[in-house]
Amino acid sequence: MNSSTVVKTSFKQQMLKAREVAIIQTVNRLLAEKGFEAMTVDEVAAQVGIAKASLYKHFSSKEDLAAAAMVLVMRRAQEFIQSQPAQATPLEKLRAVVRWTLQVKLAGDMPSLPSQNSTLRATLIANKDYMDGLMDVSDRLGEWIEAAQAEGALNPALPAIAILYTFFARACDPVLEFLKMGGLYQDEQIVDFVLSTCFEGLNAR
Amino acid sequence: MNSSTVVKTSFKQQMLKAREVAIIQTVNRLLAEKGFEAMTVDEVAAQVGIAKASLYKHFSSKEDLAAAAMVLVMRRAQEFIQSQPAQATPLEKLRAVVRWTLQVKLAGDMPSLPSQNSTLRATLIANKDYMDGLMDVSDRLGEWIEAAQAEGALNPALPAIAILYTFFARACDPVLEFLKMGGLYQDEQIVDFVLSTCFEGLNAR
DNA sequence: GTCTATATCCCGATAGAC
DNA sequence: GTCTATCGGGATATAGAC
Repeated sequence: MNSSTVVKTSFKQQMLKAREVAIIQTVNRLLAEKGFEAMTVDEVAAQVGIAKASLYKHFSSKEDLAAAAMVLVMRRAQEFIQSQPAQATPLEKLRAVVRWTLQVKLAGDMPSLPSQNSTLRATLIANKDYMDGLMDVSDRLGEWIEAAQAEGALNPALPAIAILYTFFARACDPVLEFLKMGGLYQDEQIVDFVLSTCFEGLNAR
Repeated sequence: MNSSTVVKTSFKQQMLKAREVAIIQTVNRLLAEKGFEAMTVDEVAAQVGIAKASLYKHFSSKEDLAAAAMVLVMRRAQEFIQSQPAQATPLEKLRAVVRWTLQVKLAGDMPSLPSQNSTLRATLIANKDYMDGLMDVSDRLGEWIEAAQAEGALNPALPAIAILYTFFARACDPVLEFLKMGGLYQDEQIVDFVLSTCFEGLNAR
């Protein structure tokens, strides 16, 4: 194999990789916009600009397609979590992560899972990359939650798992889109409102 | 028309009405369990115990079927709201309504709408009974919210509409099913946790 | 009004030429 | 690997007998 062949192959692979990235981005946006069930493979192919059959050369099923998008978003969450400054308090880090989640959702880049048991669930649970990411995120947030509770920053009367789930639920909070549809508030205001209701609650202080 | 005919007709109508109630209850449960898209008309017919074609004599489409269930749940919400004692404070009434919502959802009787713009949305918006109920619920809760803010019970820095949406969102809060799946807590505890995070927030006080 | 049987359509997935 | 054309399954909705 000469050098020319190597370069050619690498270039080809780069093109393929770029196309896959484009596919995943499209899937990500469509998942965020209409959910897994309502998204059609024809739609994905049309928006990417390739034939449907070509999609199936990259991903073997609609579930795999969605799983790839979920893996990407999970990896992004991991990266954001790891980028938190060490000197920040656990509560500050948790607030930053929730804020990031709300911003991604409001920007239309947070894929939404099917409400309940669907074929996608099984695919995701069987996906090592996704599950590893989910475990890692849960572990890191779980540590911060317990630390924040120990130092009296988060309510110690709540189980840590309930707090963790409450954070996860912000990734599919319909309040964001409701407020955005109303058109009365800027995105940053909306994020601040939801962040406030999440941590400070609705009661006056 | 003699009296016998009248009785017979009335009885027939009662039977039909009873069957429609059975249909709506089945639809309600299925909507809560798997959502509008995943629910099939064949499934509804099978669980009610009649042929699919018979369903279409009562309701002209799958959307109408779901809308009937939504109208019923909205009317139940109206009734619960109206049953609140006059001497209770606005905050107490709001807490009671949110608690009721969480309990209905946890019991598997809260139909869940499609995440976003679907054919069901248009049907619901065109449905006078549903929209009237929604407006009435919004108006009554809105008054209580503003009263609670005025007397310093709810955070006055939040727009009343954001608080209202936050209440509505509890009807599809995934935290409830997450915690229920874990099996560690009783239903009443789960409701208390979510109620606490909703009003008191996650921060320590 | 209720049934069985069927029309019609949509969507995920594949065949096969290039 | 990409395309056009198509299969096969499943879902909504309807026809027509009783």
